[in-house]
Amino acid sequence: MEQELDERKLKILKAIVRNYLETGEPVGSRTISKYTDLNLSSATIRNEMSDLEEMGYIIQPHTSAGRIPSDKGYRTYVDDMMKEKMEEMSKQQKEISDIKDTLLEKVEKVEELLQNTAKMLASNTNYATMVSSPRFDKRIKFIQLSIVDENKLLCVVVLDGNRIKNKIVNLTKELSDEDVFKMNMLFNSTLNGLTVEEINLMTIRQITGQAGEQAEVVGKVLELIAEVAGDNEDMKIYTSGATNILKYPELSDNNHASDLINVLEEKKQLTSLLTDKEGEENTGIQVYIGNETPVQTMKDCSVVTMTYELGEGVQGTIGIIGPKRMDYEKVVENLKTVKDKLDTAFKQGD
Amino acid sequence: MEQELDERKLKILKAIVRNYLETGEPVGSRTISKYTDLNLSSATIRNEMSDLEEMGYIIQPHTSAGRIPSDKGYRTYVDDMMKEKMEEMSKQQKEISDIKDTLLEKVEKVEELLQNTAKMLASNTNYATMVSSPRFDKRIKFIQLSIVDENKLLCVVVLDGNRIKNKIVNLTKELSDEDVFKMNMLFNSTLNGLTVEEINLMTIRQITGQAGEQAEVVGKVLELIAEVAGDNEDMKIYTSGATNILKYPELSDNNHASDLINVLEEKKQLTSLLTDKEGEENTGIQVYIGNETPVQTMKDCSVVTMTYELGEGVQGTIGIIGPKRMDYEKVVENLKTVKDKLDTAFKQGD
DNA sequence: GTTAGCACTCACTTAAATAGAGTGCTAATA
DNA sequence: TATTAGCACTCTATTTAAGTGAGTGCTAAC
Repeated sequence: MEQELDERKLKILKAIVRNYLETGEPVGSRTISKYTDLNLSSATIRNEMSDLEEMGYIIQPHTSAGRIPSDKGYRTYVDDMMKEKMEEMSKQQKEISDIKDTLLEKVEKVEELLQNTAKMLASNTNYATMVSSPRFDKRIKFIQLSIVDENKLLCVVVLDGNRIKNKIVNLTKELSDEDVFKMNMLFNSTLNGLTVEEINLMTIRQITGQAGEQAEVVGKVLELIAEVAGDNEDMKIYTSGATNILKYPELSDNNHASDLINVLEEKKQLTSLLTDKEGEENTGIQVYIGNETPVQTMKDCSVVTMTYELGEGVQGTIGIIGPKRMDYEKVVENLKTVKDKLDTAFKQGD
Repeated sequence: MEQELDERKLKILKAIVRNYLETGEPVGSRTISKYTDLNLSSATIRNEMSDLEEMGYIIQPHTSAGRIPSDKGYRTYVDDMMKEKMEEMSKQQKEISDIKDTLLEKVEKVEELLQNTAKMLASNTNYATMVSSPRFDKRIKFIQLSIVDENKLLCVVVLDGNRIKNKIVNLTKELSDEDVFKMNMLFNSTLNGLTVEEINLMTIRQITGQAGEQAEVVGKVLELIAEVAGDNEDMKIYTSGATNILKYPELSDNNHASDLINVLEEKKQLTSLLTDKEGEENTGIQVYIGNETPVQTMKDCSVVTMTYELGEGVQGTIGIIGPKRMDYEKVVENLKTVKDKLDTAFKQGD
């Protein structure tokens, strides 16, 4: 028996997967015999299925049941499908999916946009979805200090992309208006245009040196900036449709479902899924099947993620979590459309 | 038959409720006969139960099953319990519950604090929990305008409690540094100390008049302020333990559970629960039983909320969502402890 | 007013019977 | 040699029936 899948075996495998995706039930030889255009009897199919099982592509849950795809089986199916999708794409054959157009209604706030995206995607696919806010790089555009109360200093840092961070700092001694003015000049001339990472010891010494008596302020301000740098919570994660998980019996056995929903509610663990994997393929699509996912709780799920981009390399991620028998084709299609919408939405909002 | 509950009936009712809280099963006459210290035979209890049912305090799910409390039954139980609690409280009998002390570990960020609170409360009670961030009133403390780019104006509003709102505004024409300085003076002298609601037409006319050519800027800034005012999203809601709902069979029948978890995931609808009800009782505790809740999805749940306070009337709300047969006593106890912790945490953090 | 006793109801459990889908193997066929 | 028909066998799921037990309502006695 050859190790490689011949064409007929592949065809049968695909038929099995596709059928299982639909029904969620183990699929038997007779079904396949009718399902495909191969015109083979169930007996022949049985022989082939026996081979496929031995090769690890399909699994028999128990004697005298049909077969279901193994992770390996899903994987080949997905890979094969992706190949087709790529070809399709290159033909620019952009089929417009009937995604509802709620997305583009005027949403000023990014948060709301992303939340809506997650929601829409969930209701469209019937899986759980997650969307991460875009990760910007942290280049300082502008710094503004000003006095609020006698010894409270408002300190605002504007980053590229007009994201604003601020904090109120308590001082031990009062600053004159003139002092503040000078400090503003100092910080802006030294730090503007730098990314947070680029501020090194040299820069710090330079500033502290020029600040003279106001070294205290420098310290506090730099602290704020450090805070900005460490602010990974910058990346917010929005989820929706967590309960869709309950719709799939294979995931909804009591504890399993709660665990999954908890992970979605807590969001922290999702970071590993949404974090840059620099998707090997240029589509930016990443498919984790079963154990492939970095989140242990999801070992019986599949996760499909796709990154969306905002011009200058700034990017975020959209993801879908469902049973292994998720409708990969539909999911990828949906993700693509959403990606497009997000891309344009952000371009317009800019 | 008198309409009022005599002492014996009340005692029996309480026994029924308490037993049902524990077991979740309809409770029969024999159980009560042994459970109470009344020394009555099951037959007598049966008679009393029959009365209680007719009076609407308990319900028989089907012939030949025990009784379960009706909403009315729960209500009297809770009211009675609260009365006792109040007396207890007045005796300063502060029993320290064994709530884990995770709460007070150093959390700088309020968000994280609240998130942790929700989580801890959920794991302690086994119900779903929600915590709203405190609602401050919106008194303007300080306004700061400054130029970022040629025609982009950074506009920062500092509110009481040092909360900071900001936005970047696009201008059609350039402003000189001097212009900005003047505008700053103008806004601060006019608006500082006012609450957002107090800015009326008079104030606006006054500013616009003095601004002269810079009327455009005034408009934009006032817009930001209006945004601050309308910013109800200021109130963030944190939930945890949504899946605890699945632990109670009476809530976990398929659609029911999903609907509930969805409401918790979406958070919007929770506002009505967490919004100021000016808790009639001075404890700030509010108990919604079954249909009493404003959220229709929760008609088979009970919701207990409690407001916590930060000195100057600024307050937020903690809430617990569970089955009607929730352990009200434990819940109230937990809420009280958490409230205390939050109160002190905020006081320290100030 | 309270209680003992008894017939009756109804959900739930258990066990057995049945149906049905699917396999593996063998022998026949093209 | 590859394919197919046929059949015995396996295992799950569904149905059916019987049995169990908790609990009630009512009546008559205390």
